[in-house]
Amino acid sequence: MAERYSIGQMARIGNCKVQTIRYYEQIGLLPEPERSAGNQRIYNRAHMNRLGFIRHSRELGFSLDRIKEILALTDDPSHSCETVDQIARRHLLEVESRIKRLQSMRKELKRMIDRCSGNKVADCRIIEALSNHQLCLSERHPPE
Amino acid sequence: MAERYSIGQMARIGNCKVQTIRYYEQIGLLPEPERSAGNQRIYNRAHMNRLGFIRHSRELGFSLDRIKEILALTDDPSHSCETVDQIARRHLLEVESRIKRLQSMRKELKRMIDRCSGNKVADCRIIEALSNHQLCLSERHPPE
DNA sequence: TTACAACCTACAGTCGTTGTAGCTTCAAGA
DNA sequence: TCTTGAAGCTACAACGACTGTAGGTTGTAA
Ligand SMILES: [Zn+2]
Ligand SMILES: [Zn+2]
Ligand SMILES: [Zn+2]
Ligand SMILES: [Zn+2]
Repeated sequence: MAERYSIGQMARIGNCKVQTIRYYEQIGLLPEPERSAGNQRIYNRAHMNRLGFIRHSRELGFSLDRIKEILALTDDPSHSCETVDQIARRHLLEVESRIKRLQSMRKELKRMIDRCSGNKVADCRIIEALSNHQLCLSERHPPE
Repeated sequence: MAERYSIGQMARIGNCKVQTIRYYEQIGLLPEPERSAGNQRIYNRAHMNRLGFIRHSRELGFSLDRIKEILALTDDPSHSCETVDQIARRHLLEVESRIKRLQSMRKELKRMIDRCSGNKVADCRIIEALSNHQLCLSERHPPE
């Protein structure tokens, strides 16, 4: 006898909201499950596993599109995993670039905050620093 | 004679799109400028400076709401800068927490990628790791 | 005058959810 | 069996910070 899960149980185990699961179905990331006589979704273990994969990948920062790609690639287990690995490596590079950007932001923010003496707005070093990038250490702040 | 800037010049200097400036006006972040006889926006130095402040603050990661708050506080130069400093310190904490999250993601991603031997999908360590959080080093991946 | 870049408004789309309104269905206790 | 309340259903709007598009108007320089 197959395991059956309600959408609420799926949400609890997948650590997400019920709406999120319905959204995944809507965009074709989760297949449409069977329905009860009263039109309620009934999931099985395969759905459960797929949701687990999606949620864990999201926690590691992959976009839903990338996840969709990876899931499509896993359809043929005998296929080379080269593309999957490429996606993961590209994602790692993106994560590292975001870290660099945030570290540079942190440096500037710390400097601003340290210089402020907590006096009047007119003398605030934070406001001054926000007004004028010349006062920054970094040459410029790269976009995203 | 006052300096006059077209919206295109503002965008070039502010390093953003023309639409972004119209959007800032729409949400009340930039005041409505004067218009030419043909209804085109005409900015002055004050607008220019305000846009510079906004864009630099955005580059340092502040949300538009926080920027709006800070700009409101600078209206009275004799007022204490305590609130501004608090906003900046809170923002620094957020940046640091995002860095931690990304560093943990980087660690797991590196591990996954290193373990993959580049063979078939069935044996791919990346797919395996994405399927099963048990294989992660971190106990769990905290949300945003 | 003509050509073209730059401007105008209004609105839709992005990403990944989350919230709401107004229903219906399910499960457990009385 | 009836009742209650939690959980489910659809459909749609909102979030943040833009970005893109359509279809028209204005400004400017050759
Ligand atoms: Zn200060
Ligand atoms: Zn700067
Ligand atoms: Zn692999
Ligand atoms: Zn994990």
